[in-house]
Amino acid sequence: MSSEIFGGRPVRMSQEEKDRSHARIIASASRIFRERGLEGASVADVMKDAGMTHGGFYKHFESKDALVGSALESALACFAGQLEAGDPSRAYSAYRDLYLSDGHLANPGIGCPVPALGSEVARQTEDARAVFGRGMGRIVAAIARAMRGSAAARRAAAWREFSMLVGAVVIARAADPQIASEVLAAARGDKPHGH
Amino acid sequence: MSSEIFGGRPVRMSQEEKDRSHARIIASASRIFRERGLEGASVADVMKDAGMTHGGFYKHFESKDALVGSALESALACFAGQLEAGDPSRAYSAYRDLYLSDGHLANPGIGCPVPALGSEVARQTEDARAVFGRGMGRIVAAIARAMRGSAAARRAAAWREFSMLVGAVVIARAADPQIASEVLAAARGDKPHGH
DNA sequence: TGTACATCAGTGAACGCGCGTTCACTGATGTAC
DNA sequence: TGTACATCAGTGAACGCGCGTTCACTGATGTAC
Repeated sequence: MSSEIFGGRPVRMSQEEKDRSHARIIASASRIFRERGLEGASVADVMKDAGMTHGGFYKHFESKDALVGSALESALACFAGQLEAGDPSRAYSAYRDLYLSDGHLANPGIGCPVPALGSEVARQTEDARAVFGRGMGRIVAAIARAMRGSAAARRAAAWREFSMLVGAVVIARAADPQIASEVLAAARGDKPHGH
Repeated sequence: MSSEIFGGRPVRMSQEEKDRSHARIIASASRIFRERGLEGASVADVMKDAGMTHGGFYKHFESKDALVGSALESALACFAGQLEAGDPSRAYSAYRDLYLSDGHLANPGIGCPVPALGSEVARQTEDARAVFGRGMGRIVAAIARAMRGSAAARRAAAWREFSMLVGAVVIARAADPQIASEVLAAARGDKPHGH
């Protein structure tokens, strides 16, 4: 990376470059945590993916826990953003199709962090759960715009929809391929034995 | 434990006692894995909980992975068993009420292994996922008995129901208490602002 | 604009720690006669 | 039924390894004058 310009020697980077490094660390963490789990991905793994060595990590974050918080926030914000743009009904329909697709199943690193990390976040600090809760709240608020009825009824329906999406992907990923395709088809509402 | 009878010295146990030890190890693992996660609970933690030291573990299991498989199978079988007994409709109704209760939320160690460990099982071996898939298949078959329509429609409806239950608990546990109670109430179908 | 110097982003070696796993050992169990 | 002995369940110390974190160091950046 940039240090190679100086022959691999340690060198002070500009503030602008530090900001880019910071963003790269979060982007790498966000993906790698979703792929390998919060405990399955080490600080060194993340830093290597971001093109650096692990030693510099603590110039950017106080601890691994702090990185987890930032990575969760970033991943959830990205997912909520997709839903908030454009026509509510269309946005939710597209979101749902993508959510229940084979592609989402096979690529947790760029998928929704809730099925990928939910079980582990339950055991994280209160701070991490608050961040996760806020992110899920944004997603549900966006889904609610596509539901019908009173504000409260729309929100409740959105929680039920989102719960089903999350559960279906958790189940599909934790099972063999046959069950995976069965639960996704059921969640999609495909006609049984479609022919 | 039993070794204290002999002053804490290592001693050969009878076959019957070994079988009891084996069952105790699985029972401890089944609970502790659900509480702390598959990576968050060590072999030593499990053996200590079962009243032994970690060294004897490999007389019972080939590896930690093998223990994970047995513990997942045991926990799922216990949950499926509850659903298979008695009147299908009544059994599912009771299961659902318990599943979406505050008690289930607060006690993952004796709760359903799918929300507790689903995200992590997705990253386990194919064998572990096959075991998990079979267990979930049993649960869904039992739920399907309480649904209406053709066999295929009942099974699809059961997958959707189970997905919503799993997702609601994953979301509730990974968030702050306020969102937790909101998603559980929505999944239960409580009337909004009930008064 | 030019100079002198404090700052600090990133490197790479090192730290203590807990992990999964192995092993020599103990002595009651279970078996062969 | 009694005796001699191989088996093996469980102990506790030890193994190599990867983890999160710390630290001395480097030299361009950014600032004070």
